[in-house]
Amino acid sequence: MIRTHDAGALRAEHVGQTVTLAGWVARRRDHGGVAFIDLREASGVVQVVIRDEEVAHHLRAEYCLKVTGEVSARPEGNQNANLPTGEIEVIADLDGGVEVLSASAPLPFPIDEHVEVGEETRLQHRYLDLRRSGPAAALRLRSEVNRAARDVLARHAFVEVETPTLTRSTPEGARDFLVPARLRPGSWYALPQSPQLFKQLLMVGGLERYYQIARCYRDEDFRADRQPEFTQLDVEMSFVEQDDVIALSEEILAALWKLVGHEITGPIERMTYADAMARYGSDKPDLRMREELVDCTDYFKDTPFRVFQAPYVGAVVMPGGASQPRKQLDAWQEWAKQRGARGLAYVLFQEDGELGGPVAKNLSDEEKAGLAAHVGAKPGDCAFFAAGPVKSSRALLGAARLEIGRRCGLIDEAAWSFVWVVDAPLFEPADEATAAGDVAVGSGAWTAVHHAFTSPKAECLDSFDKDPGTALAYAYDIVCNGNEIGGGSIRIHREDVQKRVFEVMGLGEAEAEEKFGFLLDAFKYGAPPHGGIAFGWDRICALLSGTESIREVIAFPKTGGGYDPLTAAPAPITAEQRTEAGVDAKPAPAVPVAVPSEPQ
RNA sequence: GGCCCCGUAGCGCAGUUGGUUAGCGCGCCGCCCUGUCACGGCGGAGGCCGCGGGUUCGAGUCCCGUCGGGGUCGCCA
Repeated sequence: MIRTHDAGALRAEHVGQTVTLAGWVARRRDHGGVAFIDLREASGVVQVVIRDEEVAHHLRAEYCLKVTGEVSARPEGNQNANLPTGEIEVIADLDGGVEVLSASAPLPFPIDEHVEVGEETRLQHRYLDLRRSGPAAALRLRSEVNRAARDVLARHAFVEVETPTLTRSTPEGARDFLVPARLRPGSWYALPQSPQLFKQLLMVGGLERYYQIARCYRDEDFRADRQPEFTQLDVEMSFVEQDDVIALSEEILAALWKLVGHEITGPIERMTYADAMARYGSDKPDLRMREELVDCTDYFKDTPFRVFQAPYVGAVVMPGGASQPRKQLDAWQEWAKQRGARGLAYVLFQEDGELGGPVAKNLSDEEKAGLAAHVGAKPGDCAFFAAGPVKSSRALLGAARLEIGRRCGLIDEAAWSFVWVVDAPLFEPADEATAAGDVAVGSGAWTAVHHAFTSPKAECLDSFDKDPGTALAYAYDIVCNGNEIGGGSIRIHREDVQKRVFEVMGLGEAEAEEKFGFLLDAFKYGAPPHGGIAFGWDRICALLSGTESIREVIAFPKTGGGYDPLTAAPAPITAEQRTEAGVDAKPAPAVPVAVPSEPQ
């Protein structure tokens, strides 16, 4: 090593020792005869004193230096309590104590905790951004997170297996990234959306306990919490039931949150999917606020108000909302319209007991009399109402609930709230999915909510194909502060059950064979009961490091258009590359179509 | 794909009802400074106001288009 000591580790006990350090000029304070350099490296910062003006004068920010000198106690009164190394300083040797290992051009942006820099600039020079303490800490935390998870999994005899990234499309919902296959012109690999099928094959292969910190690829439009390539901690276990997967997951989560000093105590609360939707209007409820939606469908079943003569009427209360100015109430209407709703009805519960707002005069006297008690509003509160189809109305109220939480400060930002959402429906009506833009697998009236290999719950085994709408699955999502940070299921391992599920989805034998025949084949040979879970690793790391965006916990993230500002990828290819890759070639007739034309 | 916000010096930003010479802080360059720690002082350089069109006597400012970035809904487990 070029250095003998870590700069950030030097303390008073090192006084008198001669040390050699290597690092970067974080800051310089040149006083003419004496100059101070803050030397920064991975372990921290230490002050170097240079008494040779000739040497100090030409040093600039981010020069990479080797410094040899003696650790010295700082003169009385000159200690810096803000630095761990603030008791001491290193006096650079006069003859050659400072060696410039590498000079630095002027920086595109200051490497300074105190200066905000735009994200695009940071990403373009991410290697400089990573010298800053925040980004550096985020990547180091991520490394700790990986280690902590591996420790837990190793204790339970899990096997870390790498699965292919050049593969066939998996039957999940998103668009695939495609890679031309030079040796089969006109045929294409797909990058995996997840290792789902491979991990199930590994169960058939008798691995029993598999995990992988797996890169996944989905070619979808971006959001703040999405990247075209992202990471999952992918886990699969044989001979287990739902509770086994949940127990292991909780052990992993406890180990992760311990890294940031939070103890996850006891079993994590569970809530059924139906409950989550009814009470919070979301399949990933943020339980940092306990305010719930109120079902008013029965309450208004004889209402004279036409708008409330709907399959569902629900409400959510905004504490103190009655005093909102008209302008703000109008803003709520705009907010609702942005979400595709017609508007958001509201009733103001005035301090004098009167009901205000345009809806109130449409209600009957009895309805008005009991309304505050029914929705749980106090004088001075406001209640928002949504009426219409159950699903969309609840979603609107659920979003309103969170917005209320934010505006009224009802969410404890320091809290960690975990909940399992269990008993998800096995199927959803295909027209609901297609109406929402989904391409359904198969031509049936029903489509799988999780994926086609998710097992129905035991009590639904007989009935799920007779009444698909009420069938529940062994599927579970783990939710933290309103973020879905993981989800999984117990899989189907019985051929007959699988066949019936496909039938519900309108997936014929030939079609199933074509889409995932290799998996069905594997299941013919004594497939063990199995199940697993996948954790959204980027989101978990972002939560743990306290950042809003998963970009902060990815070493070299992409921007909104899937563009990497650092390497300028993606980039055009040459005509030669194009020809060689066979991008425009027609697949030979003998070769089967490699990409299913209709992923779920 | 829809809607909203942003684009002015290397970085972060200001720029009035449209008005002639586009500012501020940091950084950068030069000089000075022996105890600073986000050191300090003096001086200096640095701008196609994202790009294209239009309105106007005159556009950083108003209009249209376009590109890039961010957010949100759609989409996506």
